[in-house]
Order: sequence, then C-alpha cells, then structure tokens
Amino acid sequence: MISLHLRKLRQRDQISEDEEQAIRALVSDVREVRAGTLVVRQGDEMKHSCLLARGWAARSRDMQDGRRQLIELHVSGDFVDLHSFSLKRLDHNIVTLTQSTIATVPHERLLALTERHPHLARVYWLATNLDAAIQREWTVSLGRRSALQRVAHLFCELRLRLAVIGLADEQAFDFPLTQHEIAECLGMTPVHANRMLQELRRKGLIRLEQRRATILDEPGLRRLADFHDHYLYLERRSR
Amino acid sequence: MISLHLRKLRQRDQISEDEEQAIRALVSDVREVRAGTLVVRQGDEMKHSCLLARGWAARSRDMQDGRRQLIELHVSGDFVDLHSFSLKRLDHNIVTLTQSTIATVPHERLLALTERHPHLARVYWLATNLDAAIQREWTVSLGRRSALQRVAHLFCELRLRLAVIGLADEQAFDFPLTQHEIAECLGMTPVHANRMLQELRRKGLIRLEQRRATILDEPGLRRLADFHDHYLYLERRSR
DNA sequence: CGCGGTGTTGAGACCTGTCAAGACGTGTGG
DNA sequence: CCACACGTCTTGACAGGTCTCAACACCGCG
Repeated sequence: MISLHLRKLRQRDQISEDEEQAIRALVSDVREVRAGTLVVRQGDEMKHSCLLARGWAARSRDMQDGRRQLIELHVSGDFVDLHSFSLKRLDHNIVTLTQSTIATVPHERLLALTERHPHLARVYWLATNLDAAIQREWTVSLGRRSALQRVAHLFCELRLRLAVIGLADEQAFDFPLTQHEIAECLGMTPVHANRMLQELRRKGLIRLEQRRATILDEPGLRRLADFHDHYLYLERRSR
Repeated sequence: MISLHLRKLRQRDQISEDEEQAIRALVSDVREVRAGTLVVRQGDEMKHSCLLARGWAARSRDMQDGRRQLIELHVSGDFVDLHSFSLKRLDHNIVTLTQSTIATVPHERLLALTERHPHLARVYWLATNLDAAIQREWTVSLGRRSALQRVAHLFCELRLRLAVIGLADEQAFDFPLTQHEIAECLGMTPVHANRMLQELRRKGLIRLEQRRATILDEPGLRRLADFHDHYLYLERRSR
C-alpha cells in the first residue's frame, strides 16, 4: 500500500525495520477516489494528512477569474499534505488528476510518531523541505525560463521523480496530464502549451502519445531547459 | 540579538521561558556583513544554519546567462537557511541585500535542541513550512498574476511580514531594495518594474522615496493584487 | 449517433522585453 | 571644491513572446 512511499524515503535516508513498522501503522484509512476529486479544500481545518499511495494529484490555487495555478505535482508515494500537520489548514487545494488511492494519517499519530522517533521527525521534516525545493525550482522556472524551457524542465523533473519510485525507465513514463493541466502548472495558456509541446517534438526531444511520455534526447532536453538535478536531493545520507 | 526572531516565533505559537533560553543558546557566533555578501553558496556542505538577526537577505539562483532570480526575501529575525539542517546543502545562494547581522547556529545544536525539545522541533518545522507557503504564493504570482499585480502583491506581503516584527506601521516601512532587485524577485526586467511602480504611484496606491515605502491605499492595493493573507498564517495556535 | 473533452491551427492584439540614451544623486580622488 | 565615475532611475521606440478568440479535427463514451 505505502511501499512506494517507503521507497521514496529510503532514497534519501535509512529507515530501520522498526521505523518502517511505525510508519505503516500511521495509516488509519484508505480510499479510492476518482480523477478531479477535491481531497483537501483550501482553508479547511485539518486533523489528518493524506498520503497519495497511487495516482497523480496536485496542489492548486483558484484565481478569482476562474483560472487555476497548479503549484506542485504529486505522484505515487508522496505525502501530499504532510505540511498540514504543522499548518493545520492549507493555503491551497489538493486535487487528484487521475483516479487515486488516498491513505489517511491522523495528526495525533504523526505527533506520537515524531515524539517517539525523533529520527523520523527529521525524515518527515526533510520530506516537506524537499517539496519546498521543488517549489523553489518552479519559482525559478516561472520567473526566468521561457515557455519552451519550462515545458522541457517539467519533463526532466518528472522522469527523475518517477524513476525514484520505479515508475519511469531511462526513457519513458506514463503521463496522464492533459495539455490544459500542463499549462496550469507552467503559467501559460493551453494553446501555448500545445505549441511548445509541438516545438519539443519537432526538435526530436520528446514524444507524447496515448498518455505516455518518451524522452528521446535527455541531454538535449536538459540543455534546453537548463536542468540540474541538485534540487531533487537524490543522494542518500543520514539526517 | 535574536529578539525579533523570538517575536516572530511567538506570533504563531507559545514559547516558554525555558524554551527561549534553549533558543538563545543556539547561537555560536555573530558577525556583521556588508550588502551583497554571499552568505551561503549553492551546493556547499553546511554544518550550520544562519539566522538573519537584522537586515535584508534573499535566496537567489543565478541563471547561465547571468540573470538572477530572487526566490524569497528575508527580513530581520528570519532563519534564512534553517532548511539546510535537513538538506545539508542548498540548491540556491543566500545573499544579503543590505548590511546585515548574521548569527550562526551549528547543526549539532539544532539536533540536540530538537531531540530535547520536541515542541521546538515542531515550531521550527513550522517555520520552514511558512517559508514554503510564501514560496507557493510567489509561484502563484509568477504563474497567474500580471506584472502590475505582482508588484502590488509584493508590497502587501512585505508590509505584513514587517509589521509582525514591528518594522512596519499601518502605512509605511523602510524598503531598501533597488528596482533591479524588485525585478529579480518578480520575474521581470528592471525597466518593466520601473514602469509598473510608476503605474502604482499614478493610481495613488503607493509612494516610494528615499528607500521608504508608503502604502497609500491598502484596500485598493490588495484588490488589485488579489491579495489574501491566509498564506502568512498570522494567527497563533499551539502545535 | 451525438456529445463533451482534448488537441490543433491561424490571425491579430497586447503585454513585456530589448536596446539605447539621458537625468540624477552620491561618493571618491585630485 | 570640483571633476568624474558609478549606480540608480527614467524614458522612448521597437521587437518579440505569449494571449485571445475562433474554428475545426479527433476520439472515447454514453
């Protein structure tokens, strides 16, 4: 159920058997939800956090004119609103982008876990800091990269993040987002996202068909996007 | 020395006398640095974090073409790279924007603090999550707000953040950034930042002179920027 | 078979960037 | 005290990237 989550944690730190049991015991409840489900609404008082066991989800903000900004993408194994454990209410929505499996983790269990396992407290603290690092990179993209670069950068990021959990190989991965949603991530219009994707295809950098993305020339794509994977902190070390 | 830092923490949670002592004992070293100092370089191995006791600083990323994106602004009392306690190296630089006072906090002391005071561990976890919330809002700005709105939004945010530490009154605050630096925060060119500032002045929303900002019509500015202060989590609650 | 969601294309408008020049203030050295 | 250099702010003309609006093709699904 949450094996992808554990795999992700273990990418960055060691987790003992004992700790693994404690983590598995966090989950109080599991449910299957459809694409487009509003899992957490902005401003709601939270008494639990949501672990995305399987599927795609996003943090999102609705603007007053009806447009939407997707603030961060989440994939299988992500603790999508671990930060609500500190914040108690969120400044954004959490929505699913595909059918998903959501595991619920009561905050009281997280509190007990962090008091009993200070190391896991640091591991989860790190997890929210990794989210923040991705966020920073998106800020850099939106502030200083062209539309074409932003699209390229997103594909570089996603392949790596999916590879960590074994959902991408060297070249390809399942990619269920619509062009509209890509545009909502990258601060552009769907029409322009479409043209930028065509440009990447024309340059022979990616292929995108049947909800599956193939990266044909990763070095080229990285060069175009000015992509460096430092911000994903893929190396393991003890914390 | 770090009284503004404590004031900021107490805005969101209660800190006991005992805890205050523990926090004060974190600092190993204090130094005065000039504007433009590179306090932490991207990628460096960190064994301490830096508390900005006084002054203005920023997280920044240099692009390959020499442009720069300021990723987040920091004001007096901010723990500018608390996240390096988890991450061990940063994906961005920390630079001062004015003359500043920097207090150094060894990670080993933070480790001891969090093991001995689980509540303070949560308080500091929250602090990094507050940074991340600001980051998200900047992502929203860059993705979905016009240049004019972004400038307006920044001034709304800064007045509130400075008010928390008593460095802004209802109307005005010292604001040392150049238009070039404003542009680097907001993902635009200095020329355009200049024009947007003029536009805000022309509309009678702000005044900006002698490194001091005055907000003439805060409701109007907020309306223009679509600003809501939820993301700053200004209410106090125990965590 | 029709419908809604998705992807595609074109033309024109608009926002923002680029380039270049000049004004202004401040600090420094002669 | 003046001359000068430098950073900052300002302005104008033009270029270019992205948005808007509209239409159409395609496809899966009810």
